[in-house]
Amino acid sequence: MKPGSKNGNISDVLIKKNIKPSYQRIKVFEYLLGTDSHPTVEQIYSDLVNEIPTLSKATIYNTLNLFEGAQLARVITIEENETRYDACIEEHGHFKCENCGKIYDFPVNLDNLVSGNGILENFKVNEKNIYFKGICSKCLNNKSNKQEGKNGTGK
Amino acid sequence: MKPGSKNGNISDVLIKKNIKPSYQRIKVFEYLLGTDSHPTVEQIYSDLVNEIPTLSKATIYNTLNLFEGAQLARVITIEENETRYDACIEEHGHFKCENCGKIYDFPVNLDNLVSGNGILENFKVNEKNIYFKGICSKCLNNKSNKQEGKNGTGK
DNA sequence: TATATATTTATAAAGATTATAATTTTGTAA
DNA sequence: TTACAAAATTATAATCTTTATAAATATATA
Repeated sequence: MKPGSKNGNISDVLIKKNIKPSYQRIKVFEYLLGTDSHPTVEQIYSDLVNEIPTLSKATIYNTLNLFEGAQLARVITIEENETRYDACIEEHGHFKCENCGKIYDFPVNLDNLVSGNGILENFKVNEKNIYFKGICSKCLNNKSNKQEGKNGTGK
Repeated sequence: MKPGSKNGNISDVLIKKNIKPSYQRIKVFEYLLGTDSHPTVEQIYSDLVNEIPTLSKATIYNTLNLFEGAQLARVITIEENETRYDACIEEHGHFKCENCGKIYDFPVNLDNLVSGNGILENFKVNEKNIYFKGICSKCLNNKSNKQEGKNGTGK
C-alpha cells in the first residue's frame, strides 16, 4: 500500500462525507484507523503534534466532533472525564482492564436483545453501546506481581 | 411505611456498609431510591438544597463517590460531561431518548454474552454496562409536533 | 464536660471542552 | 499570477465539571 494511495483513500472517504480533506483531518483519520488503542483527545494530540508542530488541540476537538457527526468515528464513554474515540463503527463491545487500563474490543451481537424486549419494541434504537470492566487475562496472570504497568483510572 | 422506619431502614443499609448515616447521606440515598430519573449531580444538589439550605455540592460528590465504592449506587456514563447516578445495582440496560432526554431502564441478561465469547473467557468481568440511544415511543408518537419537551443533549 | 475524630462546608485548583477572534490556508475568478 | 472570498486552523479565553484543601461544624467517646 503506497502512502500516496493510502492518503487518497482517506481523502475519498472524507469527501464522500462532505468533509474537506485538509492535512490535519487526514492525519487524524489516519491515526484513528491505524490504532486499536481507543485514544483520548490528549493522546491523539500529543502523538500528532510531533508531525504537525503547529497543531492545536482545538483542531483535534473540531475534527473529532466533525467525524462523529459524519459517523466516521464514535465516542467511547467508559469512565467519566475520559472521552475516547474509535474509528470503527461496526458493533462491538469494549472491555476496560481496571488494572492496566487497556481497552479491548470484543465481538457482540445485540440484535436479539432488542427484539423480544418489551419496552424497547416501540422505541427507535439508533445506537447500541456495551462495555465491561474487570481484569484482563494478562493482569490476572501477573497478579502475583504487585502492579504490572500503570493503572488506567487516572485518579 | 412510616417516615421513621424508612429512615431507620436507610440508616441500617448505610451502617451495614460501614458508612456513618449522617443527615446528608441519608437524604442523598433516600433521594436516589425515590427516583428513577437517573439524576445528575446537579439535579440531586438543586433538589436537595431546598431541604438542606447549607448543603454543599462537594458533599454530593463525596457522598456519591462513597456510595459508589460501597456499591450502593452506580455511575451511568452515557454522554460525556453528564455523569448520572442510579441506586439500583441489579443488571439492566439504559435507553436515552435523543429527543426528550429521558433515560429509561430496560431488562437485560448479559450472562450468555460472556460465556462463549472468546476473548472474555479468560477475563474477570466485574461490571457490565449497556446503553442504547434513539427515540422513545412517546416522542415517536409526537413526531408530528415539532419538539415536545426539552431535549437532553445540553449542548 | 473535654477531647478527638469524622463530616460538612466554602473556596481554590485542576482538567476537559467549547467559544471567540485573529491568522492562515484554500479555492476561484478576473 | 493576483485579488478576493470562504473555510480551516490556531491561540486564547471562557465555561463547566470534578477534585483538593483547609476551616468550621457536628458527632462520639472517655
